[in-house]
Amino acid sequence: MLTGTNLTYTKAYNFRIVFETVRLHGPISRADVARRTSLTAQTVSNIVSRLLERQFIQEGRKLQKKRGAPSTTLEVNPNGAFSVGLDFNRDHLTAILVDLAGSVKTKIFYEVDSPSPEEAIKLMVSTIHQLTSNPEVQNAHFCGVGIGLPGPLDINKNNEVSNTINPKAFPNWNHVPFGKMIKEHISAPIFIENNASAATIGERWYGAGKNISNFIYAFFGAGLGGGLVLNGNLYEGQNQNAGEFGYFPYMGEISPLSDSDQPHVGEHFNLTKLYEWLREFDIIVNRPEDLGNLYLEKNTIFLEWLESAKNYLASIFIVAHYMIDMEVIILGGRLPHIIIEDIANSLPQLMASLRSDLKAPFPTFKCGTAGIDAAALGAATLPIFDLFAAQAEVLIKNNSQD
Amino acid sequence: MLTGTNLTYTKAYNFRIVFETVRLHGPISRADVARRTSLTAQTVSNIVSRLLERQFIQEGRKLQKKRGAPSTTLEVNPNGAFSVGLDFNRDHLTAILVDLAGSVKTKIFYEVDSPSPEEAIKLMVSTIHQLTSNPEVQNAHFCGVGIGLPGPLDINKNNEVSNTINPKAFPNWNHVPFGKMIKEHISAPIFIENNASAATIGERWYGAGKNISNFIYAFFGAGLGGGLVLNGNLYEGQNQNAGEFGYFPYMGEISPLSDSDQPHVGEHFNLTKLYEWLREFDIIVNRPEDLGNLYLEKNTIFLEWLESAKNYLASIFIVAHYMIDMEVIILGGRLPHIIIEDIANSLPQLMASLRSDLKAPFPTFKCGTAGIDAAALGAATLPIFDLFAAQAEVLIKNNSQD
DNA sequence: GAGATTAATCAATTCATTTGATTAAAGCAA
DNA sequence: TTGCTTTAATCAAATGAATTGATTAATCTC
Repeated sequence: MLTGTNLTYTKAYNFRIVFETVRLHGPISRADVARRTSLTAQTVSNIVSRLLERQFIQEGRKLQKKRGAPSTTLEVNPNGAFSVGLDFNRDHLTAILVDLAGSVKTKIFYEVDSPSPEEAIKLMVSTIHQLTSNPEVQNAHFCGVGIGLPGPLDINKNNEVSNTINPKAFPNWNHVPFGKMIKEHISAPIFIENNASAATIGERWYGAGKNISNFIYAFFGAGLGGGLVLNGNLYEGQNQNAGEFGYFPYMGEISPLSDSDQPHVGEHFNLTKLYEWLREFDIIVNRPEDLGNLYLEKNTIFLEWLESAKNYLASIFIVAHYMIDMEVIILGGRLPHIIIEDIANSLPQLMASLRSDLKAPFPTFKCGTAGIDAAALGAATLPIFDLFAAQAEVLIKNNSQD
Repeated sequence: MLTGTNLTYTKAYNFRIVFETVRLHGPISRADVARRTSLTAQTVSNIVSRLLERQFIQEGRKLQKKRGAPSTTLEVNPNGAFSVGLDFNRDHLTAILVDLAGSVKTKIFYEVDSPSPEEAIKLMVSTIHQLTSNPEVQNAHFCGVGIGLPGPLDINKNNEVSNTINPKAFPNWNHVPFGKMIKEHISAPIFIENNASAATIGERWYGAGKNISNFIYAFFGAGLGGGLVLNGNLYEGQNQNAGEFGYFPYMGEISPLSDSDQPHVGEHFNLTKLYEWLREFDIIVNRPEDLGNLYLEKNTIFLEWLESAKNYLASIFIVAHYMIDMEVIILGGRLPHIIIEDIANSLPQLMASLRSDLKAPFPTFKCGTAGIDAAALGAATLPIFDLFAAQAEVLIKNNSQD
């Protein structure tokens, strides 16, 4: 824990700082990078040549300001590195290949039905090979594979996966050495995360949270999950349980969708339960897209659900505000964009009506940019984040390895 | 924000790491410090001589292990540095002098009655001079003065203080350039903080949170405040509003003490309101100590309040658990120790009864070690923390100054 | 066209940590 | 008692990152 640092760590950190400055502010000149980072021009020049050599960045056209020599601009080289992200759930596997700029190059979608760990891994491995067989990928740096798993599956520090909540949806998922099983087939680095946490990192790195160091992300997946970014880093808590808004108790009326002994707001956002509830009113829906149609048709039953959902979210975010005091709330996940947009637009007023005598201004709302593939894109970001993010930990010696 | 680092920062950071290792694990030998920090023996040796020279640590007696040369132990030199902490409120000013080991050397207590900023500053300045006139202090390093202010007063980034909540208790406290006014009289570094945040840092550095990197601190002051320690550092949020559990809405019945338009749980912990409420039952109390007596007498009215208080806290901490997933909850502040102890003992069961199907284990409870002077001791810790804490920020260039 | 301004790199210096060697103190074993 | 081993701590030199200072080049201004 209390470990020192040295020159080598300094070098690694500055390398990341320069890359991230180019990424966020490019096209940008070496001189401007130096000004932004408070590093000297010489240091930046050296790091930039290393970045160019490894093809993570590239030179753009010359740029002229007012006087003096024109500067050569620098920008991320999208083809300099690639990464694969998998979003796995009981009903689907989404797999994508992204480049260093965060663009989705290839996407593969499979419908599945509560597969066993062995079946899931078989499908994942073949999909990964399929995505990376491209010669363009073979010639560039491959960062690794990120895998996002749904909330009911719990991931421990050894990448063992257990089914803690929903035995019906995930039979035979108990104490599965998932990380080890994948690594037997894939040599690249593997990162396994809760899908909400993965999506959070995705938004932090490529999405709506690109420039924001304190935000919370609400993820509409199978239920309601979330993630916290504090001081620029994902904060997962002692047991990877931070940001699990779905387990909050009701702060008002209990949802008609609730059926558990210990009611919690996440139930209201459980898509399976929502489909069942709508069926009671003879509304047949099976996919998130269908909800978008109900919304456009102004279906009163669905709008009733939406209204309650907003109220629950307002309570959650008021509590989160007094707990975390974040700058921004980002909404994303598998709900159709129009619905997320409606929620984002309605919540500021709703929250203000509940709390007007504020000590501090409420956070602003943003919609996630990754859309329905937020989890897959987030998963793909995990290896990239590990390699390039300028986290303070990079600066500090790692006791466990030394 | 995105700034680089260099050798100088490395040096400063390792200096702090070595000091903190000695502080937390002393008496400890140079060789053990080297092992713990993953620094080389030579580096530790150099830093230790600098620490000895500045008298922040001292050598203890020789210690022999199994074989080899005996090692000289190192420990913090309590008289190596001093700090002053002030806990100011509408009804009192507590001022203490602490040494580098966190021991209270002198304590001064004044009763006051909603003083104006000018009156408050006059009293503070004379008290600071009184505490530091000691020759022992004059010859040692003086870290500075920390000032803890109560929740209703808001402190902005320029150390300007405003009364945002309670105009009756703090008349004329609006847009007061408090930091500037103090600095006109005191040349040492001044740190101004919310009293709950100050107490949190105190527990983190000297108290129950000494070895804990993720905890929340609930502070029973005039109302209910709190602070978050995440990854070893105080997390204050975008507008210094993080950890304000008192503003949470009720997650159940509203407190009989509530009288505001927008009910929030903090009302139940407002001591002034509690005294008034007890008066309705012909129970006359004026000071926190009196509540301790009611508790010992098993006064049913008071116990009723306490029972509700525990229920509110249970809800708050369940939410906090799913939000932050902290290791420990520390309880402290102006309530008598027996009452805080009772709360700490009751809450685990109470929380378990509300939520049994957990994804992750609930945090454990600890009582703060600072007792009734938690805020003052915490305030005194602020200058010490600034000088010695091994925060990652030390490693990174400060754009604003360069 | 001379001077000013800015970008970028080359060359040499700085400085905190590391590596390697040395000294000293104590226990262990014969 | 003596020599060997282990450990602590420091001295001396090397390493390697950023920094400082000098140089070259490109463009604008007047």
